[in-house]
Amino acid sequence: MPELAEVEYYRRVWDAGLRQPVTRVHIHAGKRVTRGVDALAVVNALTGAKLLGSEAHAKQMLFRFSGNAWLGLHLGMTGKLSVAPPDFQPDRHDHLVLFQKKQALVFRDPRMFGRVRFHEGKTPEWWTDLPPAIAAPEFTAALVRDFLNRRAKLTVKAAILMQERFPGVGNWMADEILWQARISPKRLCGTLKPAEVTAVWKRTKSVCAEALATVGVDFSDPPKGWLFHTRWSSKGKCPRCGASLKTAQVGGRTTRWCGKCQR
DNA sequence: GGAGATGTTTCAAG
DNA sequence: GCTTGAAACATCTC
Repeated sequence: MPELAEVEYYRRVWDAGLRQPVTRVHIHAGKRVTRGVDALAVVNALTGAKLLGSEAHAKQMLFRFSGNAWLGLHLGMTGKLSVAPPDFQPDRHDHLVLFQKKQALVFRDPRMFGRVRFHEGKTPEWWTDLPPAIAAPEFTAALVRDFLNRRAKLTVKAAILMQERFPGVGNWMADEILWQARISPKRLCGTLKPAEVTAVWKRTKSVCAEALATVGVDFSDPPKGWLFHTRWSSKGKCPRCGASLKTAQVGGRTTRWCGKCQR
């Protein structure tokens, strides 16, 4: 379920390997997840290198190794990071495994919508070029307003799924933001009143912050009363008014919302 | 067996 | 050149 908060959680899972050298690298070359990656270069650079630190930004992760080696991971739809015993036997979905003395760091992604990146030298461009994080002061109301204004004929749901402006927001968070803001996901951005645009901005920030504080820390559930708890069930009800949730494809994704309190 | 899945990328049309 | 929507990607689960 990798959206911003889950990504942050998975990043920390690999902290188990901090400050320890990699003794062996297992990588699947020639797969969709490793496209554009020189597998031999990864093996050569990371074997013997120490994991020095990591960061998460939106749905992306960056792992820094000694020798100026950088590993980027995106979890796609079904990616996961885990820690396994040092004698772990990777199967066909375990596309990258970093073996260390005490454990193995495993990146698994059956559906392969995720991505492995690799770079040697200074901080890679694909990391420094990312848009401002939602938690950053640069993610301003004006930025959101201008973005939505320029997409007058796009549904607001589709707009807040766009990573170039709402980095890290995925399908369930988008539904949560709109439900909390009481705005129908089908509304076109051009019809939003200034107060509604502000609500989108505010709720984006708060939903991200609270998800990071719960899911992001220990995979615990987000706060009580959120749409999150009912949106997965086909019989789900609105936590606010009790009406049955509506379901439709909006912005190309399954969307659930309350037809009564979201206008 | 079929449909759908918490995500991008690409392509074509407007 | 920009915006928008749909298809494609690969595999598993319900």
